[in-house]
Amino acid sequence: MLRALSEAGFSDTRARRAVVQALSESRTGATPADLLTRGRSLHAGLGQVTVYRTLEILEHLGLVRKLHQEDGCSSYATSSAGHAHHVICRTCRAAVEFEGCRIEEVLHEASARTGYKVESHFLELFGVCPACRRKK
Amino acid sequence: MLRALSEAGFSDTRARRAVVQALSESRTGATPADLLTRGRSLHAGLGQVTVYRTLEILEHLGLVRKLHQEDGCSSYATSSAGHAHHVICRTCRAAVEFEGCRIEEVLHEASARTGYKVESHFLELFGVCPACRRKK
DNA sequence: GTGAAAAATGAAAAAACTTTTCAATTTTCG
DNA sequence: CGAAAATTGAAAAGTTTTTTCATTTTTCAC
Ligand SMILES: [Mn+2]
Ligand SMILES: [Mn+2]
Ligand SMILES: [Zn+2]
Ligand SMILES: [Zn+2]
Repeated sequence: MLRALSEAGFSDTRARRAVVQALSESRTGATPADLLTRGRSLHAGLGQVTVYRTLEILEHLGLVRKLHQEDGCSSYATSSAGHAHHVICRTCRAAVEFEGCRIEEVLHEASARTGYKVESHFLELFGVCPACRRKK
Repeated sequence: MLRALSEAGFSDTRARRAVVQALSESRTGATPADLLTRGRSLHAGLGQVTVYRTLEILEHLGLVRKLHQEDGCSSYATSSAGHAHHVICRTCRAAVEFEGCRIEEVLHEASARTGYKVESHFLELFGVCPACRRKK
């Protein structure tokens, strides 16, 4: 993630490293407020604004994706792959990516039914992760 | 929508009728602020709080669904069907519902790849609506 | 390495959005 | 028609995000 940032021409700064690392360590996705807290343990002077700015950059680079959950749409999870989606555990919130989305038929059907030319989609799955299932 | 509201035991009030009608008239989904403006043309005294409260009720009843778009997650569109998703035009923002989502294979594959037990999903498609395509 | 230019930072203020409170009004129903 | 219950909306409070701008940090050419 740091590498991609500098390859995209952004400076390598302490603040950004803190945000990036805080993000990487989160299994569940993290809000800007979460990232400020976690990030400050790595760089005490970190400011909330920089968290927002770093997220914006990472999102544009496709390194991070916003999660849209029942209780809010302000958390972000890392996104290594190109086209992929997240599956989110309803119990522990663990968010993992999965690739290989074979959703073409659904898109075609939607297109046929509505007349829209479908160009992109947003898909998020919710369920229970393996660890949480074991605990039951 | 009004019928469903009263069947669910809610009073039939001028404020709610204004919000409901404003919502029904919106092709693109509407934010609470939009609904206040539009709603006030039907009931001048309408308050913003009532818009929020009405949306909350309608959402719980499944009559309205939140849209999650690039520029924000605060607009709502009516939702007649049970399980359905919206397709949103990137040009004019028209949001239409489509039913008949055959997405089971994708869910199974995601489940196999991640080990999650998938219980629900959120899907939104983006593209160009028929009217906008004609204009090109 | 040095130093100037460019980029980035963060505190504070402003803006935007949402929720809570509560007295007053409206609706329901016997 | 009342009385009780539900609803309303202004205002205040709370929350989140964006803007500003003086200062600091990073980069890069020498
Ligand atoms: Mn959202
Ligand atoms: Mn579906
Ligand atoms: Zn879990
Ligand atoms: Zn359109």
